Amino acid sequence: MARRSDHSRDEIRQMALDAAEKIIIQHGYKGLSARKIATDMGYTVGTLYLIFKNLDELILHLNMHTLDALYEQMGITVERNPAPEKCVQALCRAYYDFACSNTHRWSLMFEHNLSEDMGIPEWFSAKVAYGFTLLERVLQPLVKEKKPAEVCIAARALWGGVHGITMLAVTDKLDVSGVNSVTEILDSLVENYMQGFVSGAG
Amino acid sequence: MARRSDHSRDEIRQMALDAAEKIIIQHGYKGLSARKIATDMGYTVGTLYLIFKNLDELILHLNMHTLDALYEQMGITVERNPAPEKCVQALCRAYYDFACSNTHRWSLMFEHNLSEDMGIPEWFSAKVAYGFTLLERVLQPLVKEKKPAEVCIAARALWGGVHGITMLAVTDKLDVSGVNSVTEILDSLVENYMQGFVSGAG
DNA sequence: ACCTGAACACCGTTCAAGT
DNA sequence: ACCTGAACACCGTTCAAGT
Repeated sequence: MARRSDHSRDEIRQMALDAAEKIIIQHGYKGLSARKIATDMGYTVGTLYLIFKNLDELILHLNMHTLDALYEQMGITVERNPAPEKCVQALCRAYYDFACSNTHRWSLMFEHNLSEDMGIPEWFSAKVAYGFTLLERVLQPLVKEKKPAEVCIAARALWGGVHGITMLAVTDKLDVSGVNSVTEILDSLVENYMQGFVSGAG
Repeated sequence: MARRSDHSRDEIRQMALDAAEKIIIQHGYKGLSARKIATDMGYTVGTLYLIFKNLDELILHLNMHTLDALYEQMGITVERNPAPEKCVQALCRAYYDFACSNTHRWSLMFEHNLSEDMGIPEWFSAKVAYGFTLLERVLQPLVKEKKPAEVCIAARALWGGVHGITMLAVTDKLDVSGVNSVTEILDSLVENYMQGFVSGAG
């Protein structure tokens, strides 16, 4: 049993996040509980509430960490694909791949609908917005004549689309009973959208 | 307090589903519990487990009812839009509108990730598949030269896309901080995808 | 000051016991 | 046969009390 002053506040905080992440990866959202996190850390439940306002706040931080991991993958994908046309498709596939390889962590970002009273904090929204920015930077060179506002819409349309297909695929609701693989569907969305977008009237 | 034989098994079943739906509409997934459903019906918790295997099964039936309501709206949309081009867009908007007007019921279909041991039952998958069929029937006349397999992929790409944008919008993760309305983003997806799809090589 | 552990108000699910 | 209600094993969250 951990004694007082064994760990600093920051250490406890990190231990909690690490324990929670471990549980999520292994057992998913439903397997997570404050008591399990505490046990895993070697502390009591009460201690968690000295560090975090509630479980929602802890999960929010977990999700931010997941977003960082996702963005890192996306960053690598951008570097590896200097040609913008290929890069858009690669980014979309990277998103799907990330969701498949990190299902529980990725799912947590969407399963966790924070309680109505506590809206999404600004710093989290900012992190989400950064993802769109990443895509916008790849899209803009492809349609130099278009205004940033149009690219902004395109990034959201495309990203939302990829997200939806990924979500349905991961939760087994895409009805891919035939020969179609999810990748085929993803590529169809990206290719056809991009064709329409690039050739479309400004 | 309800006494034995006051209601038939089917009546109790319907009372449970009605009570649950009422709670969901008012308070969402987090506000739902077996005890609340039972209280609302005027029965004891135990009674619920004479009718349903568990809460997951009850929710599955609720979701089927929601799907029916959604398909009814989609059916009306198809009837009102005989021109296929317009119809695709109208259907996608109808999906978004349904999600906005029935947020809690619609959310339940995706918040509720049934426990791993109990996979999605066949009769539910069949209902989901029907939604894709509806869209396929509208898409096919637009690309008469294309094979059904391609239309099948297109339906999933488009529908998944619309679903993703809707989901992100409803849960406030689309970052529509600028002037862009969600409808603009939806239309961008549909228009550009369809342009690419219709003009694309078979 | 730091942490505990018991308490409160909830859960889903089961099942012996009542009518 | 139908339904109850108490029990079991869990929750998130709080806070007086200990060291």
